[in-house]
Amino acid sequence: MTSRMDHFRQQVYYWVKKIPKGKVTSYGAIAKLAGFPRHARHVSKALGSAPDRKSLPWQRVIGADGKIAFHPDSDHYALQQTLLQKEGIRVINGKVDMKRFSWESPLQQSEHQTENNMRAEEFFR
DNA sequence: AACTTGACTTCAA
DNA sequence: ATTGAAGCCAAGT
Repeated sequence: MTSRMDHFRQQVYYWVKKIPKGKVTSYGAIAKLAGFPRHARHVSKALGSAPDRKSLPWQRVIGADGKIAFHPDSDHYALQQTLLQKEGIRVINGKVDMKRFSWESPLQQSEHQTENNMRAEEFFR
């Protein structure tokens, strides 16, 4: 009876695969896209237990603050950093400049859209 | 059933 | 810019 979380995991994999090479996003953003807004912590679990790590760009998911979430002295940390750098993402002290490398997900785009609509409405008032 | 554990996030010092 | 506390929630003990 874990079909709920199974679905969650499918959604996570689906969206993580949509992150373009050279861009990153956060655990929280993926959780939201997956339809489970408060499950940021579970995104990491899903990635860690993914059946096909090969086809999953897990390295493009980092903390909302732009930092690699693994412990800095771990092998995972080192691997993620090199994988990111290998696709052109600059990592300074374990941190990525989100201003520059964060993926504009469809969700955020639509948020901008409504924001613009608000502006237009105000303009024509 | 109670308590702990994270590849998290947000907010307030 | 850092740090820490509080909130989060399924899984594992």
